[in-house]
Amino acid sequence: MSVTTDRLRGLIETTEGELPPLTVELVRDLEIPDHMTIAEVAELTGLSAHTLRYYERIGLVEVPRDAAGRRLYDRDAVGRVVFITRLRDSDMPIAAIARYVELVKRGRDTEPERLALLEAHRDDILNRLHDLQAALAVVDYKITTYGGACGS
Amino acid sequence: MSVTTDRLRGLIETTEGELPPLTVELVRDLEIPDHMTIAEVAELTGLSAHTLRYYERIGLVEVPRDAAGRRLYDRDAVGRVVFITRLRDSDMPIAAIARYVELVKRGRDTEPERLALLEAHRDDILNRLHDLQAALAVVDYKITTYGGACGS
DNA sequence: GCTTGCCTTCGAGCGCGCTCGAAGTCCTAC
DNA sequence: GTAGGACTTCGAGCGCGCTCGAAGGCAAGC
Repeated sequence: MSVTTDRLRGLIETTEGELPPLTVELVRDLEIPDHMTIAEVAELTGLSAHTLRYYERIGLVEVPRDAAGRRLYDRDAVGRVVFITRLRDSDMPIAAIARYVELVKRGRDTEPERLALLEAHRDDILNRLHDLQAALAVVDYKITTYGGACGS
Repeated sequence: MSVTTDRLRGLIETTEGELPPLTVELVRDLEIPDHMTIAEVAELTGLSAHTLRYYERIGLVEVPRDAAGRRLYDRDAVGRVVFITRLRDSDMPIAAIARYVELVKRGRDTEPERLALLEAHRDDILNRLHDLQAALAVVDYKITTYGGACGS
């Protein structure tokens, strides 16, 4: 469970049981103020303020400003950041996320391509899960048979 | 399944069913010549010759040479490389692998620390699996409910 | 009015894990 | 004997994803 989820879990009234998939829809229902400063979003997501500015700089998210020019994340922006964090948690490259965001900007007729992007990423995650399980088996084997200095 | 496993699977006589944990012990039983050139090890593992030299350079593996100074990987060295590849497949940092290798070099009384290292890494893998499953749920949700441009 | 402190922009730097290129050596085939 | 190709060492460079520092702005509290 990622830092993001841990922090968000704390915001949910009922903490028992399994978390539903953490989606932007869910974020909207949380006890999140209408507007958050960059420090608050950093605290919420576990990202640094530096990273949040970086994400904006490279075009992953647009953030409204107050009169003084300071970032004031609305719910929409927070939702985007959380979603991006989720994709990053699963090692989706920033370039792919940027592409996805670009498609969203372009409008509804890019939905098939967005879907394809997500499906390709899902396949990546499944492969990664498979690899990790294989690696886990090796490490577990190594642990349980410890004493053999075999090949290491 | 990693490239390494795919290639090694090809070396195993019976390919049906699940692979046992890919260990150095298993490698020893494969149809692997006594000595392999760097090109052959690269082919076997899917690593580049550059990467194999790099691994040696940073001390992850020691490789015997022939009379002309060329690397001739014996089974032991191949086993080490495969094991390292496994750990890398699970995102174990090179620094941690180097530490492990260092402990092995120091002798048997470092076994408790080695074990601790492996167990810490196993925990990392489990956390990673958990995160990936959470991310997968989000992406799946996004895919199945596609149409909502929600927060992205 | 002045300090404190968080905010801003901008550009540079860093850590990781390779990846590559240059320049030279050695074996094989012709 | 010479051409080709795979090998050697060494050091530099790269792509990614941040991470940091400098220099300055603005608001609140004393």
